[in-house]
Amino acid sequence: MSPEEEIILKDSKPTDFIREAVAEDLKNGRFKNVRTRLPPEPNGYLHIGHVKAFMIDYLVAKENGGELILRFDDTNPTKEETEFVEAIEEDARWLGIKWAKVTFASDYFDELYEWAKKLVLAGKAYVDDQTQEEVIANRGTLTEPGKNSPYRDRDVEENMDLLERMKDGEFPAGARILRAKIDMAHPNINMRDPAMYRILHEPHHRTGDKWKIYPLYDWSHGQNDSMEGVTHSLCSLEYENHRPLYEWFLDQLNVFKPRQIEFARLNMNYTVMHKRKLRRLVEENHVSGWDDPRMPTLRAMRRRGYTAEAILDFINRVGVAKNYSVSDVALLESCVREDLNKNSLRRMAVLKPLKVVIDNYPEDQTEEMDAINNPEYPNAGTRQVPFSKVIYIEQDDFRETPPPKYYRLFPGNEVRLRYAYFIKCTHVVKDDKGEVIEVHATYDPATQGGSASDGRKVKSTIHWVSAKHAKEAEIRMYDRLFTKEDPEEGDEGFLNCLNPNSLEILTGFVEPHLASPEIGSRFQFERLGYFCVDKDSTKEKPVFNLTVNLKDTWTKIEKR
RNA sequence: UGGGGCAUGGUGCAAUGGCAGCACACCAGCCUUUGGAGCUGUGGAUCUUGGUUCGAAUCCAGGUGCCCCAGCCA
Repeated sequence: MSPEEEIILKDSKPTDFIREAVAEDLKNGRFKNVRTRLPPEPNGYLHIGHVKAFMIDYLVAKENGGELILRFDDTNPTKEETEFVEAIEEDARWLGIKWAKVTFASDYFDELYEWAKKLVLAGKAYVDDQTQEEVIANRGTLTEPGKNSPYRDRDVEENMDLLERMKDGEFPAGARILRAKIDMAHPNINMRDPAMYRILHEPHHRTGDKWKIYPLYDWSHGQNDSMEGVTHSLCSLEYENHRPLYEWFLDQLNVFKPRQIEFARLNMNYTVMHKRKLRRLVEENHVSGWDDPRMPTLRAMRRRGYTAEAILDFINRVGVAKNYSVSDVALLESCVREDLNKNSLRRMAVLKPLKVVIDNYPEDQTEEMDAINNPEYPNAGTRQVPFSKVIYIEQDDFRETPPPKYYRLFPGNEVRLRYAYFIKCTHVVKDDKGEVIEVHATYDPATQGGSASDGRKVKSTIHWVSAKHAKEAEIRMYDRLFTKEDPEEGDEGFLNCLNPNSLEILTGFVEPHLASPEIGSRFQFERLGYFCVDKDSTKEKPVFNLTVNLKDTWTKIEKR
C-alpha cells in the first residue's frame, strides 16, 4: 500500500449510513463481496463535486476488500467525447483513485439489446409510435394519472419486428421509442411506461455507426450494474425516485440485483457546480478556460496549487449524509492551508513594492542572510538570502500615519526585517501627488540576524527583497469568483454576481531562489500566502498563482 | 392538491432510549524572528405540538418548512 493510500484509509471513518448499510449487507449475506462503480458521463471535466461521489465509491469498495470499476456512462452520443474520457481518468488518477478496470456503458449495448428483447417477448415492453408531444401530453401530471398509449397493446411479434427495424435504422430519429410497460397511473412518474430506447442517427465515440438506437439512463445503468456484478450502486439524491424503476427492470429480468443507495451531493458556497453553468463561464470568457484557477474543476484547482491531499481531507471532513447541504469554501481553504503549512518551503516575495533605502548601510555591500526554509519541518534546512542597501518592502507594511495597533514601519518606528536587521524609519520621499515613493531608514548593525544584543524587542517583523538581487515576477491574486454565497439564488442569474475583483495581476519581486522555479511547485510567501508556479512562467518572468492567503488577523483588526 | 426524501450551533457532520459532541467559522487570551503556525478558553443548536418512558435529538401521532420528480438528458 502506498503512503497516499494509507492516508486515505486512516482518515476515513466508516461511520456514515452508506458504510453501515454495506456492512449490514455483508453481515446478513445479501452480498458476499463489495463492488462499486464510478459512473461519470464523458461530457465535461471533473469538478470538486465529483470528488465526493468518487471517494465514496472508491473507499466503500476498498474498505471492504472489494473493487471499483470506472464505467463511463456513454449512452448519449450527441454529448459525449473521447477527449473527456482521458481528462476524467487523468483527474481521477491525480486524486489517487485506483480502479480494477475501465468499462463503458457502450460495451454492453449488444447484451442490453438482448435483454430488451426478453422484456418485449415477456410482454413487458412495447414500441410506441406516438410523437414526443403525444408522449408528454399522455404522461399526465404530478397530480393526474397518464393515459395509455394507443400502441400499448401491440402484440409481441409486431413489437419485435418494429424494435428490430428501429435498430436497423429504418425509421427517422425520434419516430418511435421502446417503452417499458408498467403503469400509466403510477404516482411515481418514472414508472409511467418509461422510455428504454430512442432512435438517434448519431455516430458514437466508441461504437461508431453501428447503432441507430441508444438506451436511456434508466434502462442502461442498473442493467450494466448487474452485468458487472456491482453490489452497491451509490448515487445522488435525485435518483431516489428512480430506484423503483431500477429494481423493476432487474426483477422482470430476474438477474443479479445490486442495491442502489442515494446520498446528498456536494455543494459549495461562492461557486457553481453545474456543467452547463461552468461551460458558460468558459464560453463567454468570464474565465480563461476550464483550468482557470478560479474554476471549481480539478484541473483548475491543481493549477491553482491545491493538493490532492487537501481536497481529499476536505471531502472527508464534509462527511456523507442525506441532508441537502452547502459546504463552506472556508473549510476547503483551511484544509489546504493545513497541508501547505506543513509541506511548503518559505520564500520572500514582495507583491506591491515600496522602495526602502537604508542610509547608513554601506553602498556596495551585500550580505547573505540565513533563512529557514520551513519552520514546521527543520529538515528542510536553510538558505541564504542576499541583503543590501536598497530593498523592497510591501506597501502595506508602511504607513505614514499609523492607525491604532499598527506595529509595522512608520516614521520613528523600528521593525525587524526578517532574518536581517532592525531598521528604523527616518523620513520619506513623496512624488508630486503626495504619494510616498521612497522610505528612508537606518539599520542597527548590532541586530544582525534579527535579534538585538541589548535584548531590545520590536513588535513587528516584515519581509523584504534586496532590490539589486530581486527577480521580477507576475503574481496572480485570486479571490472567489462570485460575490454571493449562493450565486444561483434569486432571479438575476449567476453571471450577475461575478466578482469583478476575482483576479488581480501584480508585478512584484521575488527573492533569487524563486528566479526560475519548477512549474507546479508550491511555496509559502512569508506573511502573504501560498503560491503555485503557473505554466505561463517564462525564463524571464516566473508567474505565481495565489492558492490561498495566510490567515490575516491584521485586516480583521483594521476593519473594526 | 400526487409520489419520494430531509430537518441538530453560522456551516458541515456525530450522538443508533442514558451527561448533545467534533471540525470549520466566530470571539477572547497566551506564545511567536511570519499579525502565519501552535496552545488555552468563551459564546452559541436538537423545526413545532402532543404522546410513550424513570429518562427522547433518537420511539409514536399530528403540524410546519425545505429539496427532488411531469427529457426520446444523466
